[in-house]
Amino acid sequence: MSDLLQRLRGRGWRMTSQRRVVAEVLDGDHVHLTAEEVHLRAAARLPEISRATVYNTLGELVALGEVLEVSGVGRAKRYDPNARRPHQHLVCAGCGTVRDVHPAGNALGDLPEAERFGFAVCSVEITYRGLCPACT
Amino acid sequence: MSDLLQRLRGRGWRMTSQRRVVAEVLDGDHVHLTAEEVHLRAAARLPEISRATVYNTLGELVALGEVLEVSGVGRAKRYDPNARRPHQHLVCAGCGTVRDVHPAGNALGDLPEAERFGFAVCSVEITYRGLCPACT
DNA sequence: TTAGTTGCAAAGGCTTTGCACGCGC
DNA sequence: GCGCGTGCAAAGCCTTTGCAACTAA
Repeated sequence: MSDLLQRLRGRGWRMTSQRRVVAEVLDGDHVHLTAEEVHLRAAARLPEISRATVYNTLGELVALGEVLEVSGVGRAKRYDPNARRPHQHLVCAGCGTVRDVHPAGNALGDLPEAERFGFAVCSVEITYRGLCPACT
Repeated sequence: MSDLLQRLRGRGWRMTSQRRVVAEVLDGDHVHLTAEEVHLRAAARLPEISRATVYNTLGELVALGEVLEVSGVGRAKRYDPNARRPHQHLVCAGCGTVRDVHPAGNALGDLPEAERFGFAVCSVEITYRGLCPACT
């Protein structure tokens, strides 16, 4: 079964068929779907599910920290269920494909104190852009 | 005068009063305006300027590589004229303020070959998120 | 039972488009 | 004068919202 689903249950998340389907659709690696794509796939299993519910559910998953929002790839936001293992994104400028990459040593989060301007920094996002093998 | 304007002229960019005003509004450091903000400020100098022209002009500046698009801060894209000096962004999760930060040594762009999956990587974006002094 | 969730439809924000007019070169 | 740039208004896409009906716990 879905790891994501397990964790959500454990957190006392109120479970409905709609939420289950959304969580199932998002489960897996290298998944970076738009809200519309999630709705499409969810509707394949549960035809009555509405866009509004998909948006609500995605918003909650993001708020719970179980799913990451990815912007900067096309117009629509993408949703990345791989929130447990820190990773970065490799984005193809041609077709918009997104791949997760896992840095070896990530001394990356280290923005020197002198460059923080009093900010309390709590996360770092890194996006590599280029062309994938198919688009080269 | 504006450095940006100088460069655009040098590139044979067809100059109109609208384009000049947009370029002037964008000139400077730590500027990260939305299209709407650019339009507002441009209209202060040139009241007839239309949103469509602002969008067209911003799109061209981005295509020319003179201005960077910044997504991931609120809904609307932001436009960053500081495209000449490589830099990263420090974003406040509270108020949406964006600051440019200039890394000391940026071995950052080095995604190991083994993690490239055949992509021809050509740029890296780094965003630090946290709370600014006023929002802490 | 009851508070939280859903679906619908409409509104909203941001951006793009089509086309006639205008202006830089 | 030619061809690109502009303005307008409308459409488009993505997302949010209000509210009545519904359902998991």
